[in-house]
Amino acid sequence: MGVVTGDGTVGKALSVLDQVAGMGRPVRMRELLETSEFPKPTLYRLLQTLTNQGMLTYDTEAQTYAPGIRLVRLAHVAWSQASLAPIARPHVDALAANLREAVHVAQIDSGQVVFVDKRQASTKFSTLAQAGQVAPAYCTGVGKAILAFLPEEDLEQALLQQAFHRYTPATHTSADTLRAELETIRAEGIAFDREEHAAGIISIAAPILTPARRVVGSISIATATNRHSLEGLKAFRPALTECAHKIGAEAQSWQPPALP
Amino acid sequence: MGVVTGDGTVGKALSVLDQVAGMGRPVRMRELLETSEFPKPTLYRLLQTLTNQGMLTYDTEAQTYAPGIRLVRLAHVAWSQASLAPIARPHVDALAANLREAVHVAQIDSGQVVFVDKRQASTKFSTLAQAGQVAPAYCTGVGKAILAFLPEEDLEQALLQQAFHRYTPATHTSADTLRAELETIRAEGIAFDREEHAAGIISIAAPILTPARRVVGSISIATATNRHSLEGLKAFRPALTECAHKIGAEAQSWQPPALP
DNA sequence: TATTTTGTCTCACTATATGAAACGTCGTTT
DNA sequence: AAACGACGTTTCATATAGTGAGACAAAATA
Repeated sequence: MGVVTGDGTVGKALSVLDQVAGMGRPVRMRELLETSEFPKPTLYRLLQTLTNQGMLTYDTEAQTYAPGIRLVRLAHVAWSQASLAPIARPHVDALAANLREAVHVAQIDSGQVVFVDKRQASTKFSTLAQAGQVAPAYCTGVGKAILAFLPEEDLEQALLQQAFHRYTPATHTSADTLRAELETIRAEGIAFDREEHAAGIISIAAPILTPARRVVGSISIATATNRHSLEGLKAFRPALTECAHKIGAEAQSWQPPALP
Repeated sequence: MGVVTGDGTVGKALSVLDQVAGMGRPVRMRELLETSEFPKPTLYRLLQTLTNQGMLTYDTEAQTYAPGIRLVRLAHVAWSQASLAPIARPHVDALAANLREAVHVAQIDSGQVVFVDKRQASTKFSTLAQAGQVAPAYCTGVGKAILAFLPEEDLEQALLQQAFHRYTPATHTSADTLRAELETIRAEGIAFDREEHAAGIISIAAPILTPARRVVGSISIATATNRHSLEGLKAFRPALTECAHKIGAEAQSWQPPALP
């Protein structure tokens, strides 16, 4: 698949790393070969390199590759620096305190929503098992809230390489219907997930905008349909947008990859 | 610095990534240049590549680089697969339940201890802010417990590139004194941190060994000197070793980088 | 034992990274 | 205002590292 930016060797290695991580379980080289864009010896060497570097671990017995601990180490720094989580934390605390619903903070990474903070009603702490989880952008409240406020060309870029999978009857299955909804979201400043990703789960989400109106993430309140209706969720809107606004005011301004 | 394995471009890029992450804060190129083994244009291009790949984020305003969210995404998978954490979790739960002290589970990555699970007495959950944290191996209980059971050549490799920093009066400051203590640890099967990393903090640590007696990590109980003496800690030894043993029995067998 | 599947190695070839030096830009000093 | 210096960025001839068809080895399967 032709990446537009077309970076060199490092890009190839990282795409393999992504592929391994994407499998969600230890994999053998053979399995990767089927999906991979690389011929056998190249893939073999890339895997070897990544293993030598500690980005992957290799189980000699099962002959499988899996993401390595070095990533965990790096991620700790990433999470505490590059993510919104530390900035958002106090505000999310305040929001969640008055609430019995789940609160999610997300950022976007190549078409996928990455949750950087997740509060369940029952838990006061975000756990690593939860932070870092991903979901598709096009069928979640947090995802759509971000997409709607992305600059034109970034959005097109994201939509272009988006495969639409139908999770529920309500899931968007084409860029066109999604684009139409994003229009509405942009106008209203608020996004809803109407059981589009999982049946019975709805959410209300607000974008996190910097003072310069760059979208850096989003925050949502999610609940189950047997607890609240969509109309009921709307009651949370003022608190949610206020919280998003406060976070945005503090957020640094990030720049996506600068293309020449 | 001449890495023995001497991997190619990817290795260089990752060493830069490490360097940025190691700074613990957003950094400008200039700062990296001082420490870096690379000349200016090379460093510049590596940073650019990593940024394009989303492994780093670039703040245009401050002109600083910091680890990117993509790492958080990858790390979630790494943590839930490659680390001991999921295996250790139930056993750590059981151990921590009868205890009012902190329990740590760690693995080793290039001379540094990476905590993959950390329970404070007050908290029942390990948070991402904690998992992924690192500490030097040579002056922590968990670190020494791992080092002591490392195969000869791996240990030598680790010691070779270890810089000894004196954190407290009790810190080892040479490979020789450390080696001597590791001998004792290997014989006794248990390690102690005698305020070597932080004044007032002591710990007892046991290695986590697979049935094939490969060390895959370690587990410790840490406390403050005003709560327990070192002698007092020794009372926890049976529970600790039993827990380590149970985890080891379930642990997969990992293979460190295979050098030809 | 023959056969297939999967992983590893070789080597001529090619794409990619390299870094000295030059350049632009911005902020500071004379 | 002109000169200076500190950084970031670009150039380009050269050196290095990655590539992949195919051969080979090892292990699983027939």
